[in-house]
Amino acid sequence: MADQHELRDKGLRLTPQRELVLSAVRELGHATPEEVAEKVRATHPGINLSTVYRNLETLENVGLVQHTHLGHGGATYHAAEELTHLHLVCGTCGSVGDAPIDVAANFVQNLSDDYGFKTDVTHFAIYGTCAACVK
Amino acid sequence: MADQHELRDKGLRLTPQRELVLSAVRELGHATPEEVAEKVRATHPGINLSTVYRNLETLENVGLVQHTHLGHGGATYHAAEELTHLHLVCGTCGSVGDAPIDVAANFVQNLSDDYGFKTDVTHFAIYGTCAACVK
DNA sequence: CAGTTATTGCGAAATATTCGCAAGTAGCGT
DNA sequence: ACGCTACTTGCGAATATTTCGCAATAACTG
Repeated sequence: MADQHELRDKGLRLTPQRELVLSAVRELGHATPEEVAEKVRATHPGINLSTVYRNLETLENVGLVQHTHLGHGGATYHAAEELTHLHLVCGTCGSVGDAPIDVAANFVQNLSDDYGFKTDVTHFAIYGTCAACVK
Repeated sequence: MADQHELRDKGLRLTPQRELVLSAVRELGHATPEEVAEKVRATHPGINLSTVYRNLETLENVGLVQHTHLGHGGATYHAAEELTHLHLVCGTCGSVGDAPIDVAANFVQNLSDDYGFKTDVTHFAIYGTCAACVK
């Protein structure tokens, strides 16, 4: 497994739990810590919720996973490879749509030019009203 | 007080607590529920935290106040009149900068044209790295 | 194969937010 | 001005979410 490199290089270990959390995130696409735990428990009931939290954090430090704020409080996690789109959260129906990061290219450029601010558009969702709810 | 209209029209009351919460939000600019409570207590110690939460929610329903997600978990509240800028949150130093909503005009237009999505750029902060930390 | 030390499981602690309920009171009507 | 109705408040308890301490385990290293 190639992921071993990212971990071992920093003195971390690839435990079965860690592997399970990572593959759960990859399979789920978007997922809250709670959902990841549920997914993992489907095959390995013994895994503790704290372990899921700790592993998500660890995997994030290593760069294999990232989190995004889709709304309310909780964060949701993604496999790093999939973070190629931004999230359009509808405040009315709660749906989460995707859009390629290109649509924000101009915006990101503006912030960079005018404020020297380097934007990570995927970290926070874009809030608004989706096409279906606008009608 | 003009705010009475917004409230009374919906069968709500303008209680002293409500008034205090509203003016605290107006004075503070950005503020978490906890900060609002603290501010209010400076002059009126008896006010309960639940009351602050409930009033922020009520005032938001009425449209006098809005909340924004600046990061981690908690929401921060603003007086509705002040929501004329978006927030640039630096993931490195934690600072929160402002930028006029105009810089996002193009972006908002893209989302509207391509996805029919009506964006509220102020609801979520824009995450990234500020000029000072980029260096 | 043994030793070192990152990790896990678990329960408790820390936070953040919401809820139920009885008592209090704002605003309407007279 | 007075009384009524129902919105609000205070308060404590209930939830929800995330973090921590610690002893027991187990993943790598040599």
